[in-house]
Amino acid sequence: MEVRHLELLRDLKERGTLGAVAAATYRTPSALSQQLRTAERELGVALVEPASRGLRLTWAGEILASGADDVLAAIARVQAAVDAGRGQPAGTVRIGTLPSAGAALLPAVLERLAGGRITIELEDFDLAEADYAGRTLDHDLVIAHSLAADVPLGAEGLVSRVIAREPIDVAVATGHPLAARTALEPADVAGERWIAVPRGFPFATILESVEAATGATLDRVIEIRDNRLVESLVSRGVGVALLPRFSTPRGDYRLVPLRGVRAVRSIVAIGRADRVERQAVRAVLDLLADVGAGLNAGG
Amino acid sequence: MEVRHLELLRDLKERGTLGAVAAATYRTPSALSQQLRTAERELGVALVEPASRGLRLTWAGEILASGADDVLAAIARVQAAVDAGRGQPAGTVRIGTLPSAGAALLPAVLERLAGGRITIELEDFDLAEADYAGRTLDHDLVIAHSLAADVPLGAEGLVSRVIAREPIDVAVATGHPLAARTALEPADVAGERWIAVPRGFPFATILESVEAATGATLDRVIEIRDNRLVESLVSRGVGVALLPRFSTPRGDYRLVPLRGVRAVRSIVAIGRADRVERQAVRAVLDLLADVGAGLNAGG
DNA sequence: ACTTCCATGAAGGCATCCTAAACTTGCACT
DNA sequence: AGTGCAAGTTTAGGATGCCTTCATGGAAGT
Repeated sequence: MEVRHLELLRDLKERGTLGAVAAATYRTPSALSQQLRTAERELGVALVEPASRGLRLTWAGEILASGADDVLAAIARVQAAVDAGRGQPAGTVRIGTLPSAGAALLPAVLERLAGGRITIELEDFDLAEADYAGRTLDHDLVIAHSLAADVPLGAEGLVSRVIAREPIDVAVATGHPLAARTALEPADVAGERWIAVPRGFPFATILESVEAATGATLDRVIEIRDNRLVESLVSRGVGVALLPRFSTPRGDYRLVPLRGVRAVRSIVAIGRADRVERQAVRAVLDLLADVGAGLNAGG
Repeated sequence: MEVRHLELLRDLKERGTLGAVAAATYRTPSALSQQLRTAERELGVALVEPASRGLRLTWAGEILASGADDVLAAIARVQAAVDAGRGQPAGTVRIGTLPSAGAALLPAVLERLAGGRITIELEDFDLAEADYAGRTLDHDLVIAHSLAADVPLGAEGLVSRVIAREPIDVAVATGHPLAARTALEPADVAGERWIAVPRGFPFATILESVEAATGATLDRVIEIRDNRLVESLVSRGVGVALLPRFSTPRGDYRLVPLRGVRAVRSIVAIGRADRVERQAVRAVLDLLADVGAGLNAGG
């Protein structure tokens, strides 16, 4: 029963194919195939079985895969204890983030990290809510968001921490009649022309709530994802749109709070238990939470 | 941070010297010395330091040593889950036991194990109470006893389970005036000639309790350890002695209960957490507890 | 039928873990 | 002080085992 094998099974379960695991761990599929054989020989049980083009875990494989988390977390705790005894946390923390939240949070984080021995490796990606969880395989921390709850879809088994709750406002061009309002109800905006996001993407559920609350079908003049593009279209008066309050820069538009429907997203940092045990990762997570609390308090 | 290194540090802490660990794991001290270096290089911390003739763990070494238990237990749980999924527990269970309790318990255990796929490897040793804990390094289960409590001295960090509580009776030769009594008080036996055990060995504390209760100093005509020898001396009328009720065979003497002082020992099975996770070990432990309960109930 | 994707198998390179033997250090005993 | 012993370390060399390369065989999709 070797940790290497537990890790392999876990990765295989998560990534699906030997090739994917091989790429992620900088080895060849052949190596992993041989490791699987070795593990099966040592345990005397089949761990995988062929399934269509790839592999499927057997019941024993599932047991190892799920047990791996406990074992790796225990090892990580020991490592963390050693790091703690040695003084300041150090090392590289790999962060993956959705762009808008990253823009709002990371400058302050990097600033406060300056001078320390922690370095940050950053990647950003714009995904559907449920896809952020998978990125924790490649990053120590992933800054995701959740529209309906405080844990993003698919992140149930992971460590998660709410960094901030960010209101989603209605962006209207400066000259627009609604721009002077201090708050809007669904009925106020049901007749507007909307710059929307595709179904399944962030904020789409809020638009659907507006439709549910008013009974109307919104006039979606265009569906795009990139917030920068949305901002410029709103500025030109093409329509109104939903934009997150903290991570939208000033421009020729105003952000007006939307009341009467749940119009808020949770910015959540998620990560694998074993990764989060690392002192450096934990320190960054604490910092994120602190900066996030500042957003909620200060605006 | 490799499990092999954690295990090495744990063993080193327990056994004290590299040589002892090497002997126990069928390797040479040289191999272990090299492993220690490798671990120190990988962690960037000193794990051991020379101390008089041997080694002492540094703070970092202590952290690894104590963290090892968690990690190994987590691994053992995974193994146990696989075993459980595979059906009947199997394998070899190594038991160490104090002779008297072994004689009382193990025949029934072996009988009920017959036909199964568990084999027992048995060793017996007669030790002071505090020395049994150390034997869990070499055996999966150790049957020890505790005179004052339900956990033997030194077994605090181990898994322990009380198998039986065995009264310690006064053995008197058949023709002796006290042989007809159904119970004895300290005052009844304070004036007898005693076949005693050396100080620090089993039952010595009971004799001291008798002295404390009566104020007398017992007449210790001889001090020996082996119960078989004690039995034969009692039979010849050399004196009276303390003997455990369940594990003393019939002979030319009677066992008379002693009242007024705590005259009972707990038969306790102890073992390391990671070892006890094994299905087969757990099965044997359950069996021991069951047989032990039968002793207490039936006599 | 062809291509693509995925897993597997054999052969060989290379790291690493271990043993053996000689050396060093510290303690105890005379 | 000298000897002996116990424990750890060092070096060299051998065996094991992990991984890569290259080649093979199925299973889907086009």
